[in-house]
Amino acid sequence: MLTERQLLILRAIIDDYIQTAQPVGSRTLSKRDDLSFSSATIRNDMADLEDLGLIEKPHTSAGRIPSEIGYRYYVDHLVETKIIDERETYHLGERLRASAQESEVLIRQAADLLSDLTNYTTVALGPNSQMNRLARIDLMPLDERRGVVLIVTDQGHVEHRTVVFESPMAPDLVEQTIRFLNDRLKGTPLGQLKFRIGEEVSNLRLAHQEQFEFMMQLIQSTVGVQHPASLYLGGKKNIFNQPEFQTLDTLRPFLEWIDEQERLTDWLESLPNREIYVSIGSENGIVALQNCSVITSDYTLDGQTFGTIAMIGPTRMDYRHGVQMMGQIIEALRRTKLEE
Amino acid sequence: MLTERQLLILRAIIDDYIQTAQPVGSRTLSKRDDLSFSSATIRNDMADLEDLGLIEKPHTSAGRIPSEIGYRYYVDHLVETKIIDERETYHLGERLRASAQESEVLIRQAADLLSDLTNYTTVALGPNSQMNRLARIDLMPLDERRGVVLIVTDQGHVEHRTVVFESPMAPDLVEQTIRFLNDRLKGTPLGQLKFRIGEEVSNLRLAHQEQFEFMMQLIQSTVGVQHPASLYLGGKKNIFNQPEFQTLDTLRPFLEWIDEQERLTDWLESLPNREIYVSIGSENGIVALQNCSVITSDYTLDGQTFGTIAMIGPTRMDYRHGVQMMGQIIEALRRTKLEE
DNA sequence: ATTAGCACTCATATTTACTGAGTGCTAATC
DNA sequence: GATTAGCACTCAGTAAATATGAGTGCTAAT
Repeated sequence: MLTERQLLILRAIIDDYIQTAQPVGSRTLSKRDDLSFSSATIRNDMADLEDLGLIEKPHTSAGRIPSEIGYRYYVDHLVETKIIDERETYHLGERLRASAQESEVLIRQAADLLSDLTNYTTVALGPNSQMNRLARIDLMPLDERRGVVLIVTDQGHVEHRTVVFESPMAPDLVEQTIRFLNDRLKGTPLGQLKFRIGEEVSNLRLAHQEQFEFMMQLIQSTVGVQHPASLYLGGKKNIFNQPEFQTLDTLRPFLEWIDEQERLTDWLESLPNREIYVSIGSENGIVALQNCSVITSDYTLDGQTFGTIAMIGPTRMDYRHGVQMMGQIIEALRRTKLEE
Repeated sequence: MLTERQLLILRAIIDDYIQTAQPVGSRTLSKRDDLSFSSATIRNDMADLEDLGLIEKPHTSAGRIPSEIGYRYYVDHLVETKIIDERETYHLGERLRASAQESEVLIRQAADLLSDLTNYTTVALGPNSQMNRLARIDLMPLDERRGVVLIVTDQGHVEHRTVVFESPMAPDLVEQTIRFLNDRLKGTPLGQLKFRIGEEVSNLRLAHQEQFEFMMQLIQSTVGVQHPASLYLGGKKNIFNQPEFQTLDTLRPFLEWIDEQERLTDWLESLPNREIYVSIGSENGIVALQNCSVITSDYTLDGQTFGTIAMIGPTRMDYRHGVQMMGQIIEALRRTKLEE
């Protein structure tokens, strides 16, 4: 169990290190106003903290830096979560609202905003359209053999794909098909669309059966394409200002990792479903993020569950401020109404 | 005027430097099979080439490196452009065709392919939709006050935007409006759409005039949004393997520049309209590309003018190979038919 | 015109010594 | 018993001192 003073010292070391990125020595600490002990006393406590694995030294004659365990302790015990500053939240809400009623634009803005506030990199995952329900499907002919399949969901999300038919489309057949699809499939979650179309088709015989089936098959293959959820990156540049990323060895893996959209999406989707979750250094299990910490949170927009937002900084990140800003942003998003 | 031998030496220096990224000395050159002169002779010629500004030395006791003027000379006189290897082009065409009939996917693939072939970074600008002509416009209601404006062009390109009305939409008014818009505007280039709608509206009075005008205004503001042409980046990672980008000072400006989508688009659009164009170092007038050269080309797809593709490498890039691959790719694209 | 020879230059690597911020331990002090 | 002063020790980082060697330009011989 930590004594009051040890706690004070641990906190001071981490706060100091977060600011300076330099190992913190006992003499530096003893000069602080809130630590009126001699450097020797502090050294003794530091030795204890090191025995507990909370801090460590890069080499014999250096000061101490927090270990991952130390950060963990700091985050769990010394950072107060979820203090919503009403005025601030309102202010952020205003900045978001100013932008758009289009949810995708809004998410992008939120990601940018969060990275501006913290100077870390942010990643936001938009809603997974697989959960959206079909509002309408349509096939717009471009010329006699090409057309665009349009799928609009209840959330205003649009997917489209160009299709090419073997032979010229018969206008009445197209109309018939589309009406049929709309009648039967309205309200179907996009994820089930492909399956449902197959189901419906087998239930039915029509006049131009052969052409009809071909068309259905085409549409079916089209809607089956898994469109990845939209992904937004904010403040990628910020990484360049972090002292721990001033060498290629550290910078390169990070940049390569963050540019890999697909992997990034998978990662965000695999995160535990919580309000605000902090994952420190090796905890997040990604080699490229060994020296990073991540603050993630699911967010809701206009009341509905929506997606995930993550903030990525060095392990030496300002957890207090980061957690607070993340809280404000998701609160601001929750309160944002999509319609004016 | 350069002597035969000087030409040989210049070529050798550049070829060598392109490979090794190290200054080339006279002794190294004299050991080459194609240069059977003593190092002293070569030194004399090198001095002449330096007087002409074609090569330079980083410092007194180093070998020579090509100057920008040297590269320019090399590109203009020593690189044979446009040698299409039929088999190779066919092969590339196959690799592209395998991917899709969707033009946007195809362009992305072409960018990736080109960067794979050369190990440089590529940027491809898709067609500017402003030139596309309206095939159909539609408004799909989501609920009584929200709807999605859909714009489909003759090229199968789709734009959409969610709009929110002040009051519930009257179905017949919507239908009337949309029919009106389609009748009058089919075939209008997207870029002129906003203006044309305003024009049409002022020509017309309708029953529910007030609501109608409001709706039109909304649609007008929607179609007026300048959607940037689609931009694809290939092989961004490749830069990490270039020896001249192993320090943050050189790497950072490049990465920051290449991540700025909007600026990148403007730049590509501003490039001179040619088949294959090489721009060396400071020639391209962009600070972040001081140490880079760019091979650009407009490309056509399925016969139609389409967009621009660019390949970015260090000034010390393999111009011969780069130009050749660029030629192959745009040729392969030209021959690609969009429909199966 | 070409080449051998040589003095000279200068980036780079290696060695060496020095500095100073930090530690751990011990003995004195509160 | 807890705190602190004192001191020997460690070690990264810097700076100066010293090779090393790849390259040059010039001159005189071929």
